[in-house]
Amino acid sequence: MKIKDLYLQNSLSKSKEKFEPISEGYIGMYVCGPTVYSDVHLGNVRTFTSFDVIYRTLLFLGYKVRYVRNITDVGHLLDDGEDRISRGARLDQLEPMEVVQKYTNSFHKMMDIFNTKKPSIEPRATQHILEQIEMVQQILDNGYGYVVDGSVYFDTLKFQEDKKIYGDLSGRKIEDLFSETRDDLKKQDQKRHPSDFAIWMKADPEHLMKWNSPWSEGFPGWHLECSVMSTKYLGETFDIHGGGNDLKFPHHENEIAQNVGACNCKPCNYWLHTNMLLMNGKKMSKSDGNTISPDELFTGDSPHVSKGYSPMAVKFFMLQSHYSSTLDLTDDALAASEKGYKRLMESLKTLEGLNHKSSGNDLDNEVNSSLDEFIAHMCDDFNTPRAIASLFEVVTKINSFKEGHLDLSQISAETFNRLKEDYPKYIDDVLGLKNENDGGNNDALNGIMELVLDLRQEARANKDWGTADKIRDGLAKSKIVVKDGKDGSNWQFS
RNA sequence: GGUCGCGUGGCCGAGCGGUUAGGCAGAGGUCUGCAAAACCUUGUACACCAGUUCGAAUCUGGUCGCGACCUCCA
Repeated sequence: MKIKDLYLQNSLSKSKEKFEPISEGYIGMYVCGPTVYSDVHLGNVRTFTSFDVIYRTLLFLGYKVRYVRNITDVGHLLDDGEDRISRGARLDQLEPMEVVQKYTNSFHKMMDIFNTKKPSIEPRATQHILEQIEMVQQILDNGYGYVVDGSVYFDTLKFQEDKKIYGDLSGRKIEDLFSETRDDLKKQDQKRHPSDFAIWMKADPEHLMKWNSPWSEGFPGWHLECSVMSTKYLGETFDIHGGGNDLKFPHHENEIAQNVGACNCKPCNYWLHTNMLLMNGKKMSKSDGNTISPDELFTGDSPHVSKGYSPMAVKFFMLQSHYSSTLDLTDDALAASEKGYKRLMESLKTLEGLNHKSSGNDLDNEVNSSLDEFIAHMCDDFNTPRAIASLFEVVTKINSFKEGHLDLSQISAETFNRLKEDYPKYIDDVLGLKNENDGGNNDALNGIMELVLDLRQEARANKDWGTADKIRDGLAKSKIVVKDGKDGSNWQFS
């Protein structure tokens, strides 16, 4: 299809801009992935789900997209200076790489559960140590780094003096960045300025993960991997860089400094930041315990929810807010979204059963404009809540056709075919929502249900209400809801 | 403390200068053996106070409240 105009809210310029790819028809997108030292939590899921919908939208629009999302498996330090992965390894008595593998696997599994597409490339920091060493050298060669006792620091003052861009993304002024914390374990005292940051760190003897470098046996700074891997796989300047907005500072700010410091060019044209998932009005965060794991949410095994919510219901809940807004997770909101999600999915099944009759076109405009608006809203900075609102206009139409409140002869064959073809695509391909309440893939169950509903229909025809209700109530106990319509009955899981 | 953002009807959540967001819940109705589902109708909403404007939830200033970042976090 023809690529439509796309507008993005660029965090760097803080304004909505028309998207212009570097190469016509192609997009390079880099998203900061997880640090795999424990199970993913819902906040991660929201971010990666948001970027999944962005990725899907770009693909739908016809772009060839190279989507790179890294796995951070080294260099991400805790307050006390211990590497997150090493800490995980020590606690679980595993090799660091076992920790990495274990949580990478569970991360992938969760991403599958949320029906997200896999990135084109998923590079790991430890697989790019050589490239990181090279970039440290480039930064040194360009005069933006200095070595202290085997560690290499980025010289933010010098960088700012030359380039005058440090702080542009995060809105920070370098002179305000005086860190009052002691932080001696992070070797603050070696820095010339508090805003300087390590790009290579000399490892303590007991450190588990370390590599040889021209400066010391050590490991790369956390921010470096993204600069290096985005450059390697997408080029020195690519189209879109994304991540959670808690990464804006210092991570993304430093990434920009490193890229510019190394190659004198900006890493990307558009920065996209997703907002935080809240619970009880506070940021959901692993480190302060205000959190619910995806599994707890699915099973309902948490004081924060009254019952379990399915992955797709949770995903739908997330998509009902804009990626750049905070989203407050509450039991009531989840319950409301769950119903809306089911109604949307049911419309898909209903549409399948619809057959076009003779042609009129009274309703063509309404149907087509709802479908058009879906895409228009997605192209307006991926406005999923508005796009979904357009979808619900279509839901009402579909249900009305089925119930006979509207007549299918009021739309042309052309519009009807578009509806049949595009509407499911918008839900499946673009939003990545799948129907998990559908017994449709289970032939045996479908056969049984057909028989059961048939028997009930006979009972009803004989006005044998006792039998009819017995069947209905019995099925209800198995979480199957029977719905009587004009043209017979159908069913769905409750 | 510094920087940024937010405050929308019962709940969630879009919109951001004039026109119905949407979902859920509630009320009334249609349909139905009953129920459910579905459809139709239905909501004094935009923290507060000033100001700009023919017109403000939407712009400006102030007040109050909340949150995020500044330190590991998507």
